[in-house]
Amino acid sequence: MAERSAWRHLFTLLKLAEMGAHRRTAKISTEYLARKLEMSQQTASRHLIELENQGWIRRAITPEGCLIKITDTGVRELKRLYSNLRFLIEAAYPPSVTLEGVVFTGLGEGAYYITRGHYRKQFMEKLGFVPYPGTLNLKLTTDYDVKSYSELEAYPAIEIEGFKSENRTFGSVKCYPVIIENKAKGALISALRSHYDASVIEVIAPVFLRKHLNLKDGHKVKVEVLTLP
Amino acid sequence: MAERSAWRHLFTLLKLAEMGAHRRTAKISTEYLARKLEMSQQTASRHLIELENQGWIRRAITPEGCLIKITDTGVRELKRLYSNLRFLIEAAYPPSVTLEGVVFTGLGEGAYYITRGHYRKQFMEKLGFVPYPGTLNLKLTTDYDVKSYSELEAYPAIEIEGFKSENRTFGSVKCYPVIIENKAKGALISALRSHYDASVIEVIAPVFLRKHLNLKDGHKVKVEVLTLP
DNA sequence: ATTACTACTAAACGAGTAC
DNA sequence: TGTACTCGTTTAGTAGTAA
Repeated sequence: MAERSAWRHLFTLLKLAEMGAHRRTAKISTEYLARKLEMSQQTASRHLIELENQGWIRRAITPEGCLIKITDTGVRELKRLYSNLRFLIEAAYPPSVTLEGVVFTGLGEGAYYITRGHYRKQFMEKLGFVPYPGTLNLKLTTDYDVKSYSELEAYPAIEIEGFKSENRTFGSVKCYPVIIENKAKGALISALRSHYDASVIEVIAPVFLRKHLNLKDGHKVKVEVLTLP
Repeated sequence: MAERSAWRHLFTLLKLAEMGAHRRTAKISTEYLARKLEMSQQTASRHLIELENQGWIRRAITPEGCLIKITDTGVRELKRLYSNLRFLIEAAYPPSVTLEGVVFTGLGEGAYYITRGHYRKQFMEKLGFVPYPGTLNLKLTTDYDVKSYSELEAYPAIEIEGFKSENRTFGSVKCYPVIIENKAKGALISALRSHYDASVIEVIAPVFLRKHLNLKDGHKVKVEVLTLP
């Protein structure tokens, strides 16, 4: 989609396809096309010229109209639009949800939990990294973010199984892969403890995020949560 | 799709949907939208206003950006586009093929064939009408039309079964529903005899087409052949 | 009948800027 | 930071018409 007018042309292309020009050479006069697109004959003519220059159609002009065939490139454009739409309409979940929160210092409990052996092993297996021994705490700033976060609950997550030690029980944990500040990969861990505050999220990563991204308390951080296919 | 700019807005709507605004309220600033659409912040702002007036989105403006939700009407627009595209891309056959030919007077054999009882009965059952006892002969005018006609062979058709009388065998016939001159319904009958000329088609209808459409030898006639789903 | 050029009009866009 | 106004510029669209 190089030029701005490309979008307009895509619709003209769509109409041509509706006339069958994507599978066989179709005889379509500029006047006929113009009526179908509710535009003038001159504009239709110009669009065809531009579509041809763009390489989306091939054309032969006869005294009875144009013989038009959409090229493979043109068909590819239509298919791209189609798969975009299919993804949107058929998909049960959005591809990602972006949350924004403010960095704060917690009680350091997160570090204790995520360094337990059974958790660590599963992080490696299921997330592909061993987390830095500490979590980045973020306080969600707006109701919008809190609401987005709560909607995440309904989406499929990576399950980290719980286990029992001599003294106590460690519950199961839900993880979502995330991208922090468009730079670092990591994961959001949910329900580590029983939701003591629905407006707080904890993020783990293979690196020390505070240092890696130069974060200090009070900084705003964007976290893009990737939902699973 | 009332106004001309509706196409452009549909594209903007698609981008909003890609940001998840079709399933939940999404926080999207005009500046962010502008970057994604490769347009200016001002234009993005204007588009959102127009989209709202069009009833395709609902919007709440906050100091941190707009909270945008695509309305049911907006989603319907996207779905309409989607099903148009799906039909084009997934469908094995085009919805219709238009043929153009010149009226001529044949030998009157067609009338004999289509009035045979076994044929007549099946026409009624499978086409929904008893044909006027005569066929309209059309000589296809261009190579393009002949080629289009030959491609029809590959498409699914209504099969009229053959039969045997005391004297001879009547072969099976393929029919395609057609619309003649955008006015009258009928059917194209193919292979009634063994293709003595691939540039001639025969059309039947419940009415006497020559009279009904005031056709005379030499007149050009457009026939829209409907392919089956 | 066609297509498509030129000259003009209407609409969309974006810079600057107010809020 | 945000949104969105005005206004000059650019682009898309049309009428008339030649080929």
